[in-house]
Amino acid sequence: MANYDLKNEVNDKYSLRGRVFQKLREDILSGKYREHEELKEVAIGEELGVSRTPVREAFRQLELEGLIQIVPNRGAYVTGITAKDVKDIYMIRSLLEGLCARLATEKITKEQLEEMEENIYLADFHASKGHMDQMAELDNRFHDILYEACDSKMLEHTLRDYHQYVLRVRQKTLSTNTRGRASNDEHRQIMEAIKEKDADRAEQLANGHILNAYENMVKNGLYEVYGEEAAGSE
Amino acid sequence: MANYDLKNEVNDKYSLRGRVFQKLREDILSGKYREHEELKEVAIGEELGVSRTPVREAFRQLELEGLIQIVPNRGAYVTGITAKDVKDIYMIRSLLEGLCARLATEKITKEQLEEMEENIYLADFHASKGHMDQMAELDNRFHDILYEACDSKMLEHTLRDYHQYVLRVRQKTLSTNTRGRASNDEHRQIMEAIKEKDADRAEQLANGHILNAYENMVKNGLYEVYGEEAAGSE
DNA sequence: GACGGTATGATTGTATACAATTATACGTGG
DNA sequence: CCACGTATAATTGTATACAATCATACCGTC
Repeated sequence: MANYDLKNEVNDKYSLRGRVFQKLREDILSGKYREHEELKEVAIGEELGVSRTPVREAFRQLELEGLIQIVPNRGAYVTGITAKDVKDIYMIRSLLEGLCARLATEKITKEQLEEMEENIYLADFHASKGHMDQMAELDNRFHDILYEACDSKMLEHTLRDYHQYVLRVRQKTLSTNTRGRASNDEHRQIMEAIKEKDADRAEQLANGHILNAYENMVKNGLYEVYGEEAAGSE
Repeated sequence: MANYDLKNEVNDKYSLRGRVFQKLREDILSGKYREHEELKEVAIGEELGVSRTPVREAFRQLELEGLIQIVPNRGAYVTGITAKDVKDIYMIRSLLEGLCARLATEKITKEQLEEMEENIYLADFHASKGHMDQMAELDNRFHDILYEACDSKMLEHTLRDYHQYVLRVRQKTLSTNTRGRASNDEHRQIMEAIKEKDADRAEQLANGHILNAYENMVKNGLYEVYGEEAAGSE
């Protein structure tokens, strides 16, 4: 079930294993290493100027993140992610983000609520300017706030896992402008439901928000997981 | 999000790392290593007659399973699991087992359905005899069948993760006789809903089944996570 | 020419040596 | 007596050497 100490992600920056891990993670998510490609310990070690040991340990972590698959005595391969996997993830996330929103309604702090409002406000601005990169970042951050606000480290961790998993699908061109706006409107509705302490509505909205994101992805035919078109904004 | 190649669990038996992993896993789940206890690489290596390397890699896998927590340059500690964690897990599982049952209604094979029926039939027998160990095993197996039947490797993996996580809570004395019978009755109802292709009912029943298991745990005051009383049948 | 076995190279698995970091204990100065 | 700094021991992090395993290519036999 993976690493439940989220603070390690920071600490890891200062170890070789951590740096290797982050580099490989980025390269896989960005599509540099393609699906089913084999990762060789020595090659990567040389490329990064480290020995095999930290590379091997980074491999275990990447396996932990679901990004690679290690076959004993054979090697490490970039994990394949099928269209069905993506669909299943969105189904699962839909339920869990709903639960998350419901819990957040009770537990959210004033600061978190304020950051949410700010996030939505900023996203409106960037949407009008067509700043897609910022929109994507704000979108990620909105969900992060929600995950933190539910005050459940188990749920938070699971959602983060799935969220990062689907980042592979919506790599670079992270959203169309129309979906970006619609998505932010949905964020606003969720935020307002939470603000009004209407847990049921928050749950239902968050639920639908994820399903809409998926619908949008499918509608735009963005099924080519590693293709350039892979996209979809939440 | 962890290791998505379930077959590795088998292969791992034949590597030192795999053996170390399984041994430590068992020792943690059985309570030999207690909460927040520090695991030292050399000590465990000596105890099992292996060097630090496979121990270190096993540690990464245990971290992956959520059983230990590795603090850089400090050490590995057995993960603490609070009463709230347990509650959250049951909440999450309730939703996901519901989804699982819903999907299984469509996807279940004849063989899987037959094994389910057999499972329930056998559990009735063992309940009448007071065979608690067999009841617990059949209970685990019932849920395993359900996980397989949903035909979603993402959902199956997540549910297995959570399921194994809570095994720590209901270690040895796995159920009271009364809950065992009630639990098996719920299994039967779920099975029948699936058999009749009533997805909504199956979802709702599976949902309630997990919540009941949790309620029962709480009612019996089985909150002492590592105490001898820790129990609860699903 | 096709099949099978063996040899060779490449790659991962493990052990160990060394470096870096952290915790502890002790001593010194205030 | 407390605070602080330094030295030392313990522990983890990394590099490298060696062993085991797997893939490939070559050669011989049928």
